[in-house]
Amino acid sequence: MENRYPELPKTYDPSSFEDRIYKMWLDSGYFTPDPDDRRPPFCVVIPPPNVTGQLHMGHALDETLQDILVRYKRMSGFNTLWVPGTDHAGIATQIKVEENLRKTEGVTRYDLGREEFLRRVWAWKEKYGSTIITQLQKLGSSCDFTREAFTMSPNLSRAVRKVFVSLYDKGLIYRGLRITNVCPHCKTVISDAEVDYKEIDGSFWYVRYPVKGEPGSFVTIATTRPETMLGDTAVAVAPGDERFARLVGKTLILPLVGREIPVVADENVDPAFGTGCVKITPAHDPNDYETGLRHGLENIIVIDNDGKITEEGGVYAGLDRFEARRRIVADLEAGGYLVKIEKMTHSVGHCYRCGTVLEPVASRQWFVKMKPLAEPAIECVRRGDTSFVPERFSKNYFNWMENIKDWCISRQLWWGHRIPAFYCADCGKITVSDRDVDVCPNCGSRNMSQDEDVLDTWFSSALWPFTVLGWPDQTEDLKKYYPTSVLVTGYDIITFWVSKMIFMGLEFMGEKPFSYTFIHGLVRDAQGRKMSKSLGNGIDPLEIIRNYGADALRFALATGNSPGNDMRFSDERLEAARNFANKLWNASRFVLMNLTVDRIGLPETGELSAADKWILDRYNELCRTVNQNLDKFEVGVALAALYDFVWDVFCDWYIELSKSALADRGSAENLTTQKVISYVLTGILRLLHPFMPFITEEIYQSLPHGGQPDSIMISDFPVYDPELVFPAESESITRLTSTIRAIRARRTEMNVPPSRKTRLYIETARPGDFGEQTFPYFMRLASATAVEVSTSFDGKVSSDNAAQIVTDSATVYLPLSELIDTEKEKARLGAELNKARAEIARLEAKLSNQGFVSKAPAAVVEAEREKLRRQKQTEAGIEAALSKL
RNA sequence: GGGAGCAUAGCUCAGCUGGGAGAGCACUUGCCUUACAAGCAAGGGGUCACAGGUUCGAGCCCUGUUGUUCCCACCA
Repeated sequence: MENRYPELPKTYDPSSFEDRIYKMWLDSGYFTPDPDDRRPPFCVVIPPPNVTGQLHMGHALDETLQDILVRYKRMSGFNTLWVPGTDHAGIATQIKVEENLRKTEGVTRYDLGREEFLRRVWAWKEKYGSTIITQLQKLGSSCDFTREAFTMSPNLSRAVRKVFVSLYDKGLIYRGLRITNVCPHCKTVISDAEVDYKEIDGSFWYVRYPVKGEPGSFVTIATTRPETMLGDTAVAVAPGDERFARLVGKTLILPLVGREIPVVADENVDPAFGTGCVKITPAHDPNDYETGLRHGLENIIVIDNDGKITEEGGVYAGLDRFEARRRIVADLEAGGYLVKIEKMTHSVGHCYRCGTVLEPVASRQWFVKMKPLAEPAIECVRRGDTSFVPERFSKNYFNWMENIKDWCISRQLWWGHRIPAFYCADCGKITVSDRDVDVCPNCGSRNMSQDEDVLDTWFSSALWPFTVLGWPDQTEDLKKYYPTSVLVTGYDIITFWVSKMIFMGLEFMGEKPFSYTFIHGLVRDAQGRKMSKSLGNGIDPLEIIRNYGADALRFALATGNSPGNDMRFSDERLEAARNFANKLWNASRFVLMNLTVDRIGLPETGELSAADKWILDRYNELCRTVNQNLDKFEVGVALAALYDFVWDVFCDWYIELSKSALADRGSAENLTTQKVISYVLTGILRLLHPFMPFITEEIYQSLPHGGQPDSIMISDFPVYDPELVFPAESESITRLTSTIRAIRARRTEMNVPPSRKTRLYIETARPGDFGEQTFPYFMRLASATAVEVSTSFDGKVSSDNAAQIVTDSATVYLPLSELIDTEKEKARLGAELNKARAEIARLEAKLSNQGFVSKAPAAVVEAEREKLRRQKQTEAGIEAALSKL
């Protein structure tokens, strides 16, 4: 019979089929589930990338892990939904558009005005918002794009307003005057979570403040930010500090400014730190703000949101804060106020987006009161209702949530959800409403204006798991898919996002947003550095896909990487991944070249050879391992098991063992082998499909799959089958392969080239393991011309012209008379004997240890006994071989 | 100051609930054995950071030490 299947192209070329396969999937509609489908739900919502962002390695890892889980569950019979979408990314997007406007039109957002500027941002979003989505598709992500969400879509905006109003009505959102961190570059306040503290070099300036009415008398303060002295309204000392007790209550003259400020005693001062005297700037330091409240001090704001000195700063008004610092230090020195300058390092808050040094400023902002929301969220994780994988990240979460401070949610931006608070210019009443308010409900005035600020981007993404499913409407999706199954994200985002989704989900859905949070690490460069734009060491996933294929990229990201740990990404990893894909490709080519059957299915058990049973047994074990590990989110372990099986078991052994039967066209063995090899290959493809979707689909399409789904992505994921357990044949083949290995090793040791073939004489107590059907294996894999098997070759094979190879199941004679050096042979066998005896001694010692025999599990003891039996057989074999020399 | 991770072959890292250490790359040697040289075969290379402890048995559990990375808090 002729082979009826077209050969695959000789070389694995992912670029030739990946786009075609992806289009086929999209057209099929298999990414889009039906909520009415009664099978159990499995739902994942994507951590939304920035709408105008570019796919980077972090995304690639995140999406790969999600897609592996999603494809696995889809094949395992779940009603599976993966919701994609994007985040409006307030600051990032606004800055990007502003920069573009400055470059192309030379205008600022203020020149355009709020309405026009927002029109431009929307236009920008329309233009670039789809690139990240197409990039996701290049990776093979099996998201349901018909459900694509956006944090500023009408529905999500409606949800945001509803949530804001609800929290406000419950007293969980309030407006208040607080010190918050302002980013002078982004020109907005940011939340404490967005402050990135970095150790930087700085100075301590020691400055004298003269005591009023006491010429020559002064206190010395130390400061790291001398420009803030413009806003000083007191100097504080520790309450019981005798050095300064007489000064408390006196008045100082603030240098350069001339303002009279009091000396106060405050418990917040550490008398041992600095000079023991602290300048108090309530408007620009959180501690000073508290001190100011205790002593009724005035807040004088001297630095604005641009980082410039305000009118309050007198002659310094309008200067940049750092320029003002230089001028003030110079003026202090000129005026004789500067005592000394000390170099030091201290940690300073930076903007996590742009890296600018932040400025603490007192201002009126909106906050979420966190304590009442955090408590149920902590409890939810504590009782295991939702859990982190790996578990240790819950400590991170608890640490954050238990010490949480109120969340500043207002931002001085235009791009985002505008705060639904309306101010009456006549009576001053604030009205918070999910609908626009034109008439003051308090006084009837029509003189209303909406708060200028927008909400923190994380406010809307905190609602993501239920809003993307349709909330506030009670949609079918929401009923079917909430709570979602697992959230996949990096550890760097637990505090920003995961914690917020948990308390918002509990508050508004009355239930956790997801059962598991699967945490992964960062993708670093080959030197272990973070990938960043400024370092220029970022690797572009799209370029990798072009050069190596999406499957190789996914493999490289998923393998050798354990949950929560960072990974280094390198070309070596990619090449290994690509080589594996190539191996799979060629193994599949081999199977196809030999295939005449028109459907995949196992033959009757009675027709199976020992090798068939062995591979099926091993394959069955593999199915168990892969399922178990995927269920534990051990993606890397599951993939490593697949790699080993495909390469070392299937390709290196089963394909080689099958060659003789496959060469014998028309025989019964041929047909059986075809069925088994194609069955196992198809199983491998399915098991691999979640990891490497493209290549597995492409090969699946070339294999016969009559009666099976037309796409591998909806075929059944293989599971452990209790019928496919063949321990006796497995052990038999293991003895066979180790004998073949021993023969090869011996030949290499004796420098016998593969072209030099010999007869083999196998002396064994287990002739069943070396039956006639195994002879072709030895001829093909151990350079044999012919094989004879006997329980004893006494007198027939002369030991001075044959090398003797002793294993625990056989002694093999290799007639190579001219290569035999009796002395060398004795030495080698002697060394092997010593090794065997040492092992026997070790095992006997262990087995005679009463503690071990009585306390270790029976199976472990029995395994050790079996090892001892095998070693003793080997010892006897070597002794017999030596006696013949 | 509080918390966490990591330390295993030359390099990068696996090692599941404790039962005599593995992979990829690199290295050595030999092979064009018609699926694959992006390959095949055979090898070399490790007091699993250090010191104690628990256990019949420790890379794995406990305590401490050293080095390293990160998170949080504070720093006038």
